[in-house]
Amino acid sequence: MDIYQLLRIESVKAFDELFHHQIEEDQIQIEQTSADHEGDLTLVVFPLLRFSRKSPVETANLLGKKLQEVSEFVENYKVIKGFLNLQIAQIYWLNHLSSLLKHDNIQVKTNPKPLTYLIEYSSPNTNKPLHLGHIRNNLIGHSVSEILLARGHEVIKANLINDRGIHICKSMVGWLKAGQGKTPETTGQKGDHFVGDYYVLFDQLYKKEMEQLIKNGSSAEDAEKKAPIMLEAQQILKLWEKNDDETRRIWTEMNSWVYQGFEKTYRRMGVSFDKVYYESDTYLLGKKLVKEGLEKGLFFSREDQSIWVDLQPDGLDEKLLIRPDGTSVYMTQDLGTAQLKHDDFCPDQSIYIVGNEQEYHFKVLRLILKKLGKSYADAIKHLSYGMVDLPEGKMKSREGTVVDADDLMDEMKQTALDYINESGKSTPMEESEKVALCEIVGLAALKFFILKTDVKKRMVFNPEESIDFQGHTGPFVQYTFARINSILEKSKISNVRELIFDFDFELEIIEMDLLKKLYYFNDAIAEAEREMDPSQLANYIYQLAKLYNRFYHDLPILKEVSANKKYFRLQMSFVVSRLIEYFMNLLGIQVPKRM
RNA sequence: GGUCCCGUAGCUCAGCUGGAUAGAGCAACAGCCUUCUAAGCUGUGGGUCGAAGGUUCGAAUCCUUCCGGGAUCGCCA
Repeated sequence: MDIYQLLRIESVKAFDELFHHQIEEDQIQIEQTSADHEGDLTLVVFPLLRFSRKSPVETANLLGKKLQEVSEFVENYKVIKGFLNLQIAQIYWLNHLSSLLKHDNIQVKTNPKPLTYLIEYSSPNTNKPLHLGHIRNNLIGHSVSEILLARGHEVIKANLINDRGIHICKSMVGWLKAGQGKTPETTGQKGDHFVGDYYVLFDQLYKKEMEQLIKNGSSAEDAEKKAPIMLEAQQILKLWEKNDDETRRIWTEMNSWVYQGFEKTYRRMGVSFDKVYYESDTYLLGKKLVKEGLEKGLFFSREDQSIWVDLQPDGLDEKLLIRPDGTSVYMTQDLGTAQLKHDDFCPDQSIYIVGNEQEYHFKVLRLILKKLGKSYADAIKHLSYGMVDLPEGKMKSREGTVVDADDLMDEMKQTALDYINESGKSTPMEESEKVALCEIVGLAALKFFILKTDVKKRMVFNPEESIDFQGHTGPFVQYTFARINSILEKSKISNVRELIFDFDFELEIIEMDLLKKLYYFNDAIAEAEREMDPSQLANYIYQLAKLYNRFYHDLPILKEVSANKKYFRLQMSFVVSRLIEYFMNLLGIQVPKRM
């Protein structure tokens, strides 16, 4: 039982004895005492006044006195206005530290009701390389999966690859026109970048054709539809859906190039999947579902053979499900994928990690599945994260303002290398170790920067100002870990956990602060789970590292003359390093033993 | 126009299931390395929490209106 629960139970009992009124446990409001006041935990008495029928100060004083008498751990109390500040006995926090030391690994309090989660994230298109937006998506997806696993749930990490559709046809047209049989092998280019270049080329040619058409008197709208290169792309899409051999062959080959590129990026980023879905496999099932819906009269068709669903009764609009030429759209294939996910894993919660610009899409997806009578519609949850914007606004591939994922990771590593070279680090290091370290540190800076912000919020990335390596950053937390590791190594004690010593001293304030912070690590994980928000972890572990650094600065550890104090400090250091490693791993960040 | 999201220090963000004098980092300035790793520590300045009402013992937090920014309402995904 945690201290909150314990105090609530004792408070209810004490209140009844004092004021002869039985209150509910959840009416007892307990929070951590703010830093400016004495005490560890604060009981807010305002909500209890109508039952005590006494003034705030009087109520708080009576309750405090009673708690001090009856509670094993309430050592003292102080009343300020309507706030009853309780001082908890040191032994309580120390016991918690001991319990952390008992196990080899960090023991997380698991959720009493474990569920099966299917987490879809990443979901790239196969026509261009990954960019900064995908990085946020991947990091959130990976971390949320780790958090849910830590809390005892079953998790299936799924990737849905948008490998078909008009976008990939555009790259194909670009390559057919200008590729001259080149491949990533012959050019030495990473496969996803190679294909992406032809997508860009397509867009350039398309624009030229439109300009020409407009010059010849077409309206802009007409030009958009009738540019020959666009018609070509549409023709390829149709051929593709008809299983045309040659089209399929080129498509397969170009996609395989992209996958090889993605694989490298994923591996470097440290993300992985248990299951990969391809839209080329799911869109037919989607079409089937649409036809069923049409037969049941849930959907309707137009003269041009297109199929629609009318969502006006639900306050939305009509939505296209099948194009006039019989090809499927985004929604069609998502219907199929949703069905397949359910058939494969029957998850309690099917989470989609997708940007908030697609909120409408998921609203519609759920509605349509409900109309089709699918029970799993309610299990679908869109984890809608905020876009990563540049200072000027949205990233736009056409304006070349997209921040490429591979480039960005390279830059972060280089910045770390520059930093280490300029700072004249005292730690002597082989060149190869230095490079490996900077990879880890650079990625940590990037990942922490992205994950420390609330997932729901839009965030701004300024490419001009490189991401910091000092202060509220990943490297700061890593550095704390490396420092502790260094101390533990120098202590020459093989197992710090097993040290036995007497508690014959008073704790310093900073030691007390650290100890209390350690106590709350489970709250951070539980909150991260509840909100599906890794930033809770990033902020907790930063605060812990910050406290530790002050402790490290202010107090001697190895040089402490009292063996008892020294052992205590070593053990606390050890636990802090364990927590840092654990939390950082939940965030998908590695920690170096020295830096 | 309809729906939804966001406005907290110069910048990037915490705090938001209502609680005490609103916190960090960066940037600026001033200190601390013969002492366990200075990617660290300490200090200074910097705020009408977008605005106005309302609910409440108490509002950055909840409600309403307004202002400002963004997303979406595609036969793109």
